[in-house]
Amino acid sequence: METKLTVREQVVDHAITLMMLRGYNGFSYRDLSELVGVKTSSIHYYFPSKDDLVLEAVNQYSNEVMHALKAVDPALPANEKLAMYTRLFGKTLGDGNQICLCGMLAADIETLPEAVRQAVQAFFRANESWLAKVLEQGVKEGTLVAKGKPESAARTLFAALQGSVLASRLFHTKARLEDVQATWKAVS
Amino acid sequence: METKLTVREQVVDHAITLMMLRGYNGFSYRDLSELVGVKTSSIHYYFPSKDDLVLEAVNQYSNEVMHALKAVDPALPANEKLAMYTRLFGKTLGDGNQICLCGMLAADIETLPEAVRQAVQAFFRANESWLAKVLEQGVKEGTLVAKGKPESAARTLFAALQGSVLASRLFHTKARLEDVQATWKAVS
DNA sequence: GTCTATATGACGATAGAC
DNA sequence: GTCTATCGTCATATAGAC
Repeated sequence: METKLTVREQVVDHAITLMMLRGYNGFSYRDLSELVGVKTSSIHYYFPSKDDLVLEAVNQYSNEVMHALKAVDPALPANEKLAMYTRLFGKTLGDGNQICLCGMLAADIETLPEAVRQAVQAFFRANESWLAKVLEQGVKEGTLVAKGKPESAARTLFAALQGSVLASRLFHTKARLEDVQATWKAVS
Repeated sequence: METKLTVREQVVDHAITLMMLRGYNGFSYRDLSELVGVKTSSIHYYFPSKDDLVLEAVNQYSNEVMHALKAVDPALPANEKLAMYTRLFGKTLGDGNQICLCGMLAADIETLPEAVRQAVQAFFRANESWLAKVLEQGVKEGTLVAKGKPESAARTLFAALQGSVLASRLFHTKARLEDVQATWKAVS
């Protein structure tokens, strides 16, 4: 029961994919035009400027990730939650050489408008907050280890995951993501 | 006793600065032309293609960082070595909003030639190897904590530092770099 | 080595017909 | 909504005079 995607939806989807691969300054309306099968002027009808497009892209991406996080069973032990999160994080690495959209936009942030910075910051905070709760649970259970405040440890963990997808793609291996996961896992 | 820089040296220096700020696809020969005060055709005389320029930029940047690492006193305790490294890592954050050149190029890697990937990989490996030795020393001394193999922990630490400069710039604060440092520091 | 001049194409964006 | 046509600008890059 696949629903046909509108042109607008296709544009946003491909924009997300392309930016996760090449960054904001590495794709063009022409790229989207060829992928979707409409002229660039039609894309400008939906998104007058590239800034409008990237803002909608990051909002949709954020919603998708938040939805995936809410779908994680709260009854799971924390180490399994972290394993799921790590898999989610590296999901697009193997097939498309893509990294997290908001990690990529954080690299391009100095060439982007303030509204995008706000949206990317919100994504970071939401993920760090989710990870902080997982770490807190894990410490109580004894399935994870985290020094200091969970919020501080979660920021470090999130940064390590962002850095690791970058390195994973650079070296063509997913092993580096698992290194990170192991660092916060309690020794059994 | 300041030596006058040649045009070639100025071009490479400014290319490094600009890429650390906006990435490979976010600066142009025109930008360099205005900064150095020569025409773009003169820059093409030294670097026929942009790929030639970025390759020399990453090599020079790597040499500078390697030189700074060799200048670290081997007699220092490991936690102080890590503190120095963290400072070195975030040095360009405050004034210029710049992140590590090789972290930035890792984000842009899918738009860059293979030779650049090799050079960036070499930079990653060299830094991870240096950090692995520091962690090893720190564990022996009891000044740092690291689970598992030092090489694996060093990869995680390096990724966390790369991710943290990204986040530090995004949020306009250096606190996130210190979060990372604290994570590997032994509780006193 | 540095310049003027130019080739060639990509880019984001808009006007207006249908 | 989608198109054709186009504008103005910027990009990388080269040829050839000085």
